[in-house]
Amino acid sequence: MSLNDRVAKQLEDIAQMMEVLGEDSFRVNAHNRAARAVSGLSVDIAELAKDRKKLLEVEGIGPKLADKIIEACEKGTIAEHAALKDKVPAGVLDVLNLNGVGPKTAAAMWKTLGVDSLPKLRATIADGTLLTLPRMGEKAVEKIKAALALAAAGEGRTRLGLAWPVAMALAESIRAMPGVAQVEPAGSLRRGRETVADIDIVVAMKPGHEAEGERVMERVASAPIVAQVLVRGLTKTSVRVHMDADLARWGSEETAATNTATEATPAPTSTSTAKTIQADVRVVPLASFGAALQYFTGSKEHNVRVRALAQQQGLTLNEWGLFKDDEWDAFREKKFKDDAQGHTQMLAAMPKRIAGTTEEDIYAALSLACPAPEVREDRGEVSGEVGGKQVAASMSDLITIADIRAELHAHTTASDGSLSIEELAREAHRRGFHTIAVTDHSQSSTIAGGLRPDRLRKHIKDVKAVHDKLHAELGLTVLSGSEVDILADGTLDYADDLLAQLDVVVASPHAALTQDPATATKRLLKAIAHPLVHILGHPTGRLILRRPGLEPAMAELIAAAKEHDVALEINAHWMRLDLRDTHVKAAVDAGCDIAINCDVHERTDFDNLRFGVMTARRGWLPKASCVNTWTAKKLHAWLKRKR
DNA sequence: GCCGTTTTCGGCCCGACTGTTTTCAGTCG
Repeated sequence: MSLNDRVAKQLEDIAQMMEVLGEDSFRVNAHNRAARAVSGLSVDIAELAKDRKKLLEVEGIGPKLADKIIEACEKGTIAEHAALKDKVPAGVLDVLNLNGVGPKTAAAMWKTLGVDSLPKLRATIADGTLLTLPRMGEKAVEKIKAALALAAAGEGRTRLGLAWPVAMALAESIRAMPGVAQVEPAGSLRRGRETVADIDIVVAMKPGHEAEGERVMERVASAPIVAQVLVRGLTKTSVRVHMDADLARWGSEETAATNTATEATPAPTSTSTAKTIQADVRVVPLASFGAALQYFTGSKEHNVRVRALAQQQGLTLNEWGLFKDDEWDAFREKKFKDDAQGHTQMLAAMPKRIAGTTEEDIYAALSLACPAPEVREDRGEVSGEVGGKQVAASMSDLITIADIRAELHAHTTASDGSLSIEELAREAHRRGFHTIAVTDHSQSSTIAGGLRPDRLRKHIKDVKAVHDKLHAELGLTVLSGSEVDILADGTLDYADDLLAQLDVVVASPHAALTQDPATATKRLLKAIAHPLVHILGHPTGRLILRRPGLEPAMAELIAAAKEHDVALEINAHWMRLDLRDTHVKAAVDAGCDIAINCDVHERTDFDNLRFGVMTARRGWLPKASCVNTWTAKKLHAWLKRKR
């Protein structure tokens, strides 16, 4: 865990403990906001903490929190954090983190029943004492039991690339239902976060078909992929849906765990531990579609910011649209029956919207440019400023998938890929690329079938032959390269004379991924400074939700990459997304070039490009700073400069 | 605890759903 994450975690803990102790919710919120600010920072918090003034420039950090953060950086811990831990047992926070249990309930369990751990909570369920709490009935207990089961199965966040196809399939099936006008996945999935807690889907009904929305809710709840229905209302349905976790290539722990569970229980039940993900589906009238999409895309922090702006203009923004304050307030006074008929009357009585059909309309009505979903994290995209300074990247330059014209990191059957050189090249051409680099593994990656020097020499000739053929036939450039291992001491896995024969060198760490930060920094700096290296591949080697990878001093790597004209890779595989978004932001701010590569092993890996581009957009990467967007001429010249 | 083209004090986004209640507190996003 990086220092930024450790500091953020302490602030979050403080907030949670204060919450349980019933302290002022705005103070709690302030700590949570500061925690998010710290974890979303693209610079090292220790650097920032050296200058209190700089720290105070960060949105959401005031004098008191600045002191706590400085304390955390200097001493490793915050005294207040330790003091609160003496008051609130750690297990109470475990209980609080259960789905459906909030601060009030957790506090009541702890103070009246002595529940200070998950096992003790289970005991109070078993002996029935949990039922003696106020507002605690049979159903509430069932909900808590389900939450305990989920927590035990470790079903927390899901990798973006696993949730994506589930969201698309669900959206597609809803799109086919009668009366439906538009369907769009929202939430952190739409923002391209590397992991998501759930899938949000916004559905708009055609004008005149609003009443059919309830049928859509019914159909969603009874869809075959649904494992469990959590919530079923007129405008919102929450379900848990089955997920295919195909992690074969990654020696999956998930499929192993899931398989035993499904074998024991062939028909998934509501308590099945098979991998599922929560999906929240909302239905709104078409006139509210943009408002609902904006609302449920978030982030929460972004929405708070936008709403505050609306308020300043005497307007109310909610999932139904943008309204005049007084008109919305008058509408809220009216009461409607809590059934389908009442809901229809409610929709009809809604005041006139200033905007609501599209997101663009809403932002425009607030005199704002509509920010790309990926940047809606309240990091300056609304005000155009961060900490009083005008932000560097212009939103209109943000990279898109269509800008990508080259793939510079791909494997073939020569090492651990599944395509031949020609198959790989033709697929690249089919996807509209002008250049594909063949970069099989180097000799140290024995498990991946890394090429020994003699095999690499022959491979270079094979690649050249395919290039000659396809360049004549399609105008495609096929480059010979290598994903060469950066060994533990920072030396590369081939001798310089061999590397010099390659058109492209992607240098990546594959082993010794638990090195301490100082050693890792030295190692990677050495590779960056190597005169034959073009791209630093998946710089940290992390696997999302699997292993943390290296924690080098990213600011130093970025500065060195800029100096030596090395591009830092965003590995687009959803298991890696390495560089991560915050690192990309730091690299962009420093004017460093970025490569977005799919690390192709099989044909479908090209599809992962969307995740790499989303990560790039989260880091505000302008098109011009991504080497994969350059023309063939510019890209090839850039590569040749090191030959 | 933070923040300020109305404020250095007094705000702080806002609605849906559920379960346990007979009108609403708690939780979530």
